[in-house]
Amino acid sequence: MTEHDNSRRPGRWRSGAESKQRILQVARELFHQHGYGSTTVRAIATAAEVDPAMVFYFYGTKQGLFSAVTDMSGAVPQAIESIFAGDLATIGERIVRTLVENLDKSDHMPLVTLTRSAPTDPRSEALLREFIDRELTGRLAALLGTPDAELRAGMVNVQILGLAVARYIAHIEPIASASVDELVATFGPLVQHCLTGRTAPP
Amino acid sequence: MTEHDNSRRPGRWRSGAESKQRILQVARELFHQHGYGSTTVRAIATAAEVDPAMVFYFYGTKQGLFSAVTDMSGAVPQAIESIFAGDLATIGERIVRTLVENLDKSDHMPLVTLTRSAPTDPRSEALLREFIDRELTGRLAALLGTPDAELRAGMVNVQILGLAVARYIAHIEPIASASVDELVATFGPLVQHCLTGRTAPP
DNA sequence: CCCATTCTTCATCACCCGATGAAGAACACC
DNA sequence: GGTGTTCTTCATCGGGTGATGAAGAATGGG
Repeated sequence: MTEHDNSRRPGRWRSGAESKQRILQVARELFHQHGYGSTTVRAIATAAEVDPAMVFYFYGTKQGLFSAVTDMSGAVPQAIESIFAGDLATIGERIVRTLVENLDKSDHMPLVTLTRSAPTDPRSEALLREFIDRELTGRLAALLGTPDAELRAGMVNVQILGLAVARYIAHIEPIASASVDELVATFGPLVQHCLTGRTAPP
Repeated sequence: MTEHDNSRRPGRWRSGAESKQRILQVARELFHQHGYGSTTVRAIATAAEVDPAMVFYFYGTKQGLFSAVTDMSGAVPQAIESIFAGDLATIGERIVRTLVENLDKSDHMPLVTLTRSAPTDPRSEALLREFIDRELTGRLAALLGTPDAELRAGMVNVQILGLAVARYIAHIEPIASASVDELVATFGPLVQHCLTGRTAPP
């Protein structure tokens, strides 16, 4: 038997799309865990059992890979859509439940990845801000229609960001270990109050 | 006139304590703006008009300098003390006012620096969590004394983190541009409600 | 069967990082 | 006025970074 190591020799050995997909998957996890700046292309390549050069072959630059990871054209809008579909009187619970459920199940949600990268990466900060403005503040304000709608939407954003940071980044107890239902029961009414409750006069 | 450049020659030319202080000041601003990982010792040295080696001469390591920057033995406990000094019925407003006023005035508060570094630096994450647990959750829970005190304190932490991230890191409108009084009027009652309002039964 | 395309590896580039060590200049003290 | 301590500069080390280019191997179409 001629002992030639097929696995460590140049040339085709996988479908290409498979490698590209594997890189994307690993990149999602690592960017999610450590943020943009603290994740190296080499670490992604190693974890994906791939040569670092392949990352650039498929995605051009590190930023290109990050853009692919944080692309929100997938299932994200669908989840958001379901929030605005139901009754306004129970939208608070729906916001909290949708947020926490989506962020809990898949450990590579673009929103958390962006939130983790935003503090040190201006590009991520801009992306995060634009996403929140467009998909949350804008739609919530339009839904309410009242003059103080923008402020109310801002209050909800504070709840969402605080919840995400406390649970997924800083791991503050008892928020980090609470169940989805507990969080919904606790923060659902609070968010609801921000949107439809009475607030202080100007 | 013998043209010898005094400013670029080795040897004493400042008091030492002055240089050490200047480095600390610049480090505060840069760590605050970019977080631990994205701030380089060289950048600090350049901004402080000092040789990079001096940073290590005075502070040993980059981490040592960061520890000096995020040291909370200064005026921070005093501000926190004033929160717990007053009436329980108005503690919500006091929390928000103290938080925002302190974070607004000096652009190098350790709390924001830690919050910005936490997502990518495990050490900062631990420090932030310990600070919140010790100075906020613990004291708030002790103040309330009720069985659900921990959860209520956790809700306040979410408000604080959300407010800090929305206003100082992600710059979400209209939170980022709101005045101190507006924020107090908006979030004071909300925080108050988290602590002393009625919540959902278990 | 040949050849162009696609995937893969390797070597390497230029740059930046944190950190160290030596040596020189100004100061404080005696 | 010598002497030792303190502050400062410079050169450099080892290592990691993103990115590039060339060349080799499998594949598929003619």
